[in-house]
Amino acid sequence: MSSNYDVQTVEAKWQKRWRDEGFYQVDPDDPRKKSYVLCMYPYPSGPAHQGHVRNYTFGDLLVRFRTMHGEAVLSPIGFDSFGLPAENAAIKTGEHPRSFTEARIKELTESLQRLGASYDWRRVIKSHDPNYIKWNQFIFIHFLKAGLAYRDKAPVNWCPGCQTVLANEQVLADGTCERSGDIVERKNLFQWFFRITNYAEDLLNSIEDLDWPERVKVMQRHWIGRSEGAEFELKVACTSDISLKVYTTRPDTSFGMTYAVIAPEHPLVETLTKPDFSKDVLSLLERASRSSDIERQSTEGALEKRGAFTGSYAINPFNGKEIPIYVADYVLMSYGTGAIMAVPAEDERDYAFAQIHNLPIIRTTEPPDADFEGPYSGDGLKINSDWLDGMDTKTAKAKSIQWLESNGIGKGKVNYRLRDWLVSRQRYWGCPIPIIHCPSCGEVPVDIEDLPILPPDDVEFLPTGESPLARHDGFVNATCPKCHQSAKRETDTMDTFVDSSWYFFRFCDPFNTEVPFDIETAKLFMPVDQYIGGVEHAILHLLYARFYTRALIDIDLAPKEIREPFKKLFTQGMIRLDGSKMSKSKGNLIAPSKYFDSVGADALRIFHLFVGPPADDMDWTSQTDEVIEGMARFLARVWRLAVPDASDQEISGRPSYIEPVSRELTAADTAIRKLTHATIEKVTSDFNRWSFNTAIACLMDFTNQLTKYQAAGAEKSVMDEAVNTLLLLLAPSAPHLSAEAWERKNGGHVHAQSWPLADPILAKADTVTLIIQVDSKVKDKVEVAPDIAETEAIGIALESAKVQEILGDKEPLRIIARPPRLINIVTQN
RNA sequence: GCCCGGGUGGCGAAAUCGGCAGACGCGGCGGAUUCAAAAUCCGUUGUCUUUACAGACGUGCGGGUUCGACUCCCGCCCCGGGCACCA
Repeated sequence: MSSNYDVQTVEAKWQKRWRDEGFYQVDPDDPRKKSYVLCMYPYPSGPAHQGHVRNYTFGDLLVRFRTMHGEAVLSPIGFDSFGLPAENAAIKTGEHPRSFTEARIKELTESLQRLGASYDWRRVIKSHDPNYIKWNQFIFIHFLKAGLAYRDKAPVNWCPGCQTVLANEQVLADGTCERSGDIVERKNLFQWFFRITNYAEDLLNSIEDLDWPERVKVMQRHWIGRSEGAEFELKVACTSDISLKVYTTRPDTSFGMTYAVIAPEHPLVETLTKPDFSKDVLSLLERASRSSDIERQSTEGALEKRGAFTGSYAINPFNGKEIPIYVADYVLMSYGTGAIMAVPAEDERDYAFAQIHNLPIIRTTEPPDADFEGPYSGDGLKINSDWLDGMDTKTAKAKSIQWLESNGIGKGKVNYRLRDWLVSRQRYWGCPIPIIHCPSCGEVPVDIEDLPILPPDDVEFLPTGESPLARHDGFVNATCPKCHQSAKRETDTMDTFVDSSWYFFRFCDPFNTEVPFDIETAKLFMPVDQYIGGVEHAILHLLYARFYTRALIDIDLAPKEIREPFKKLFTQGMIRLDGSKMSKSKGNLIAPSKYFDSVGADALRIFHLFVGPPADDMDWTSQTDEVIEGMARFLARVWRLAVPDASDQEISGRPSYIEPVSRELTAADTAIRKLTHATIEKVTSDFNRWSFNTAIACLMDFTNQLTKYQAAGAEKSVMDEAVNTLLLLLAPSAPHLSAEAWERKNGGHVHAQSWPLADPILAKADTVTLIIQVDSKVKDKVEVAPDIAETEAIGIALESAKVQEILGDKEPLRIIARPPRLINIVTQN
């Protein structure tokens, strides 16, 4: 860059000043209008990578932009500092997860500061901080008391070699343990859950009002997966009191039911299996329990449709016919009732199963054409369905539900794909679940006064996969808070998504020692006006945060006005390295620190803003360094305009610097004034619609025009206005250079200035290019007044020499007039 | 398989309401400066035909609507992402 712009010194100077002066600190009593801009807090994996830089550049731009609009912008940062990598590192190297994590936080903090990101650094939250753990556990206990947390049996991945539960990512694709190589089993163990399904309907319905990217909304809707249907009883033949509850979305097809299927984990499997068939059933059960989720749900498995006949029959209540009951792993215990009526003619999966097991197929819906083959799941008129015959699907559905209800067999039922949230993790480096298991009192929450329950430091990290907490006698042995007998402490820790489900509330009131956060203070800042993060959190984090907000309201810990935590969401694109997904080692090659050291933070920020739309993925290629160099060149041009310095201008080849003069405004001067105001308008609206790349392009163009203007001899006041405007408009994007240039030029702090306001009269163009077409092909262009009358525009077009030449004495067939933009003279059809 | 995105110069991209396709930047080419180079600055740069003037073609492919389509409609192809036995 320019000889008298020392990037390193200038950037360090302003970073220190912003921090020391608390420039971006906001307090509850701040008189300015409050707003809240938040980037998803990062997992501290070391120094920032380019993904972080991209994310935090967008966030910082908005914080500074809105601050210049006179708002008190709450802009906090924190660290999602619990999680598996620190624990794995501990197993490998022996370093304690705490010191490991704190070292990574230090590195990441330094990167963020070198980026020039502006935060209220007093408010930093770390998930592993005892203060945060305390309120995490406090909320857990309140959830438990409100019935929102419970303990239940759930199938988990169990490694018989390691004698422990494995996380899904520790199970390899072939269903073996990544550590011991043993075949992972599915075991039912007690786990802690949050009752997110209580809120399924509300979480679903509220999606429509969110100002979020459509695709994220679609993903959440799909994840919640509401379906309407019926639940009813199938009596088991030759028994008096046993019946099977099934769920279907297609009760209208009930007359086509030719068999029933129960999940391998269904409680009635044993009862229904007749001795002659137990061999087949048992081998199926064993296979199902051995196979991992991945295998069981793979596409190849779907073709096989593994299943076994139980020897029992059920009675179809609609026609009284007996149908065989099978056990098959294509039916999941965790959805609906874990049992289905199978209608092979109208369901693909049932059809495939029926084909393999030679079961009858009866159509109950007329397919669109007579020779239709295979299962037809669309709508149509009912056939082979007795009293439903002739009805359309919708009517038949309603009628069959009515029939079930009036005969006391079943009822209409809404089901969700969404399951309760399993929060237990058999891990050390997480927030301990504050529960004591007492032999006489059962599960007892720790007394609030005893919080936080912290994981002990003196533990051993062994590569067994078992949580060190479970092996630590001092931690495990406790006394029951109720009866004071000796008891065992819960050794599961919480899913780290719990930590991130309410941190945005804590940011509002991070020093509170009485409650997780004060409701009134939270009300001042919440909801988050703009939330920014990666799409990878489109479902889980964002859904859990929405659930937590509702749950906290219901237990009177959050303001009831804030139903949705994130008003607006922006999901940025991913960064790819030469087309492939970014890996850690590859990512290091393009480490931000390398660019901070060479071109500086401003150039790297401008690059991320300029390279393309923020929502799009971007490829980091071999050309990228050259583009970044180009950004540094642009900033150098701005610097030379704003801080003209004789010694710097003497570089040969460059046009010599001409001191601006005061004079009556010429046409060229007025044109620059107009350009200045048009630029304010364009950049402001581009920032507001997240079109940062075009805003930067516009500023580059403005800079180029000003450079030419100055070289041609500028007018002083016009040049002054233009350059000051340029620095103000650039201040959110390249904060260091703008601040330094502003200080040298005008004194004071550019980020404390008001955002420039465009004079609408100046910003408006006084001529518009009228496009003159003949048969939709451009033949001529004329500058005209923006308010030109239609007849006048047509007149100009017809008089055009070009048009005359083409038309000759032909009469135009018709003339399309769209003044002041376009006249199209049509001569042929 | 289903549901979303996306496909525009050599490259990243722009075109906000159906009206100049390619703003801005990278790279390339030419020039200035220099003993020379680097750096910097200026000019130029969609493709083809043409000495030129100019003309033709051009937004994944095929159709359609329209005076006019990157933009709207129908049918394909390719790439990326999400979900994936949810009854």
